[in-house]
Amino acid sequence: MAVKALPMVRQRGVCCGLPDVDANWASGTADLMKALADPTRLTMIASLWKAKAPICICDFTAGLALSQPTISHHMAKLKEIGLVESEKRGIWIYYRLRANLAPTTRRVLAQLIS
Amino acid sequence: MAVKALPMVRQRGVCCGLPDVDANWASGTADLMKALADPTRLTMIASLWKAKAPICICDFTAGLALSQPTISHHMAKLKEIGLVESEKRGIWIYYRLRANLAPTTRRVLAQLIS
DNA sequence: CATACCCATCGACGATTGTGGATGGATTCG
DNA sequence: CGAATCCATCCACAATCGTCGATGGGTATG
Repeated sequence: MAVKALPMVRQRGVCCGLPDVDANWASGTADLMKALADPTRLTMIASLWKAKAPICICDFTAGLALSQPTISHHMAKLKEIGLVESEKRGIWIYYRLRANLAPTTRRVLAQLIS
Repeated sequence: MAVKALPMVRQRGVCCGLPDVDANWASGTADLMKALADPTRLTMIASLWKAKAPICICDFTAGLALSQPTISHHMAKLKEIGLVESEKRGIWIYYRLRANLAPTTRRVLAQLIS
């Protein structure tokens, strides 16, 4: 992790180039970060990760101090991004982490949660 | 990664408990995710990561299609979270990834960027 | 059928965010 | 000193976000 030295001399008004960073990567990764940029959604993801079992909305509504529409709204966002998937079972709708998450996404979650 | 089965029977009006998720962890991690939840800031972080060298604001202003106040504003946010640090060198202010990032943060960035 | 429960959606509200113009301090060059 | 460059800060504005009450569809129970 050696860091290069600062340039010794530099001309005013002349700027250097930046390393290539793919715009699509930035956009897509930002979308993933946005999905995780909320304590409630992070708690949901961590719960699903740790439980290793599907959890229904009513359990989140009971466990988190938020209204049912808010819980539903957050979960919809996680589903829209593709982090979770749902299965209806009678009256209840169970959510779980998506089975085939992108490997990068899975590793990021592993780093964040454990 | 075996997933537990769904509960066979379930009483209406009775909800189950959730795995323990630390509220401080959720809050802090959400702050980190918020800092990364923007394509411009992600591009900055990736540039600093790949360059392995300090980069000054003027280079970002020249490379990214945004105004100088906006660039400065994004960088201030990254600095406030503790992802980057700065060093003044004459007229220029160089930014680099913070030397002692939290190991978890460093691993998350490694997963995201490479 | 009537009731109770689970859940998604809609509409509205205040709060936060991304963006850029204007300004001013700091520093260097001529 | 005067001009030019680099940068942070302030202010304003549109857009997005988190939250909740109200509503309605779907499903099981009595």
